[in-house]
Amino acid sequence: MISLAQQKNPDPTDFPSELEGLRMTKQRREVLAVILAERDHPKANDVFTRAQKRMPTISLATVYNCLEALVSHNLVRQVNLERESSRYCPNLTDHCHFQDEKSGKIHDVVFKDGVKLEDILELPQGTEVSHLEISLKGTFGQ
Amino acid sequence: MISLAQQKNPDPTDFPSELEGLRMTKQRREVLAVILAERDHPKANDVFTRAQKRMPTISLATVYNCLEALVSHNLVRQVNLERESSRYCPNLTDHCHFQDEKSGKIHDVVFKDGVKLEDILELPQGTEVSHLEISLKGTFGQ
DNA sequence: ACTAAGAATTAGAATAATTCCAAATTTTCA
DNA sequence: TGAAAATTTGGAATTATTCTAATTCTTAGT
Ligand SMILES: [Mn+2]
Ligand SMILES: [Mn+2]
Ligand SMILES: [Zn+2]
Ligand SMILES: [Zn+2]
Repeated sequence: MISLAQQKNPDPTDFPSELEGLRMTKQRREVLAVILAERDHPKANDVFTRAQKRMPTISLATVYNCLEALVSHNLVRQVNLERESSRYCPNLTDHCHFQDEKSGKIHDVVFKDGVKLEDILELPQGTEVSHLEISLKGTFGQ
Repeated sequence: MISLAQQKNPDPTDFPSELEGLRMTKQRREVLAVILAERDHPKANDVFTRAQKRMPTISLATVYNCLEALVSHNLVRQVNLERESSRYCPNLTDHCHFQDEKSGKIHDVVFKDGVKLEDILELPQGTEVSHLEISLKGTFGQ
């Protein structure tokens, strides 16, 4: 039995060669592995730096390409807060983002059970929501 | 009695020389007037173009300076959607933004009566929210 | 296996929104 | 009235991201 701590950094070779209809190239596999390895919200350049550790030849352009592919295939979430550069999130469950003003760090925040968008917003009938983003800023508890 | 339609474009000289502790210079007055003149969500460059009509000597740098001053004094709201350039909103009431995917246009959306943030999000106790942004994308009703 | 076609990667250049800078102008108020 | 402070201005700088065109890799059909 392997503890959670030990399997923090999954072996990229574990991913199948195709995921959600996306061809899993070496680089995409590595970028995805980098993002899944930690529960944080790195910027493209952070992903680049981390990916270079195991794959020194990868380029920043490729990291951007891979991120865009992974995001559009819903394997990674892209997170935009204010005017800052994009961040990437491994958490695919329904959640939103809280930025702690002290540390700049981003925390995942979940919705209370059973809350639905239609319950809180005055949307004209016929409206179809394809994308929703909620972000908060302030001082995070504890 | 003046109809709403007639007073759509307020005379900038109507604003007092100081507002919310912000010195109302000619340029700030003009930028604010431009934003209040229409209920849309123009980008900085749109504001610049409109301001130039009545004030041909104003510079883009000044428009950015004025916008930043007006936003930080809560006379105008800054709206950021995804990776697009910032937009500016004259509506100071509590609302969020819906971008219609067809037209790219942004619609104000209000919350249903009595909805409070604590009701919908699982925030650790002690959390202080200083800023909240909700944005949606999709096809807008009708 | 061989090969052509398509897809992905790469380095470096280009883009564009925004910020910075330093000089000129305007405003404040002692 | 005359500093001192604040604002405006044009232009340069910044920087995250996208684009380009050449190269490499992968796939599928033979
Ligand atoms: Mn924190
Ligand atoms: Mn619409
Ligand atoms: Zn997240
Ligand atoms: Zn608005």
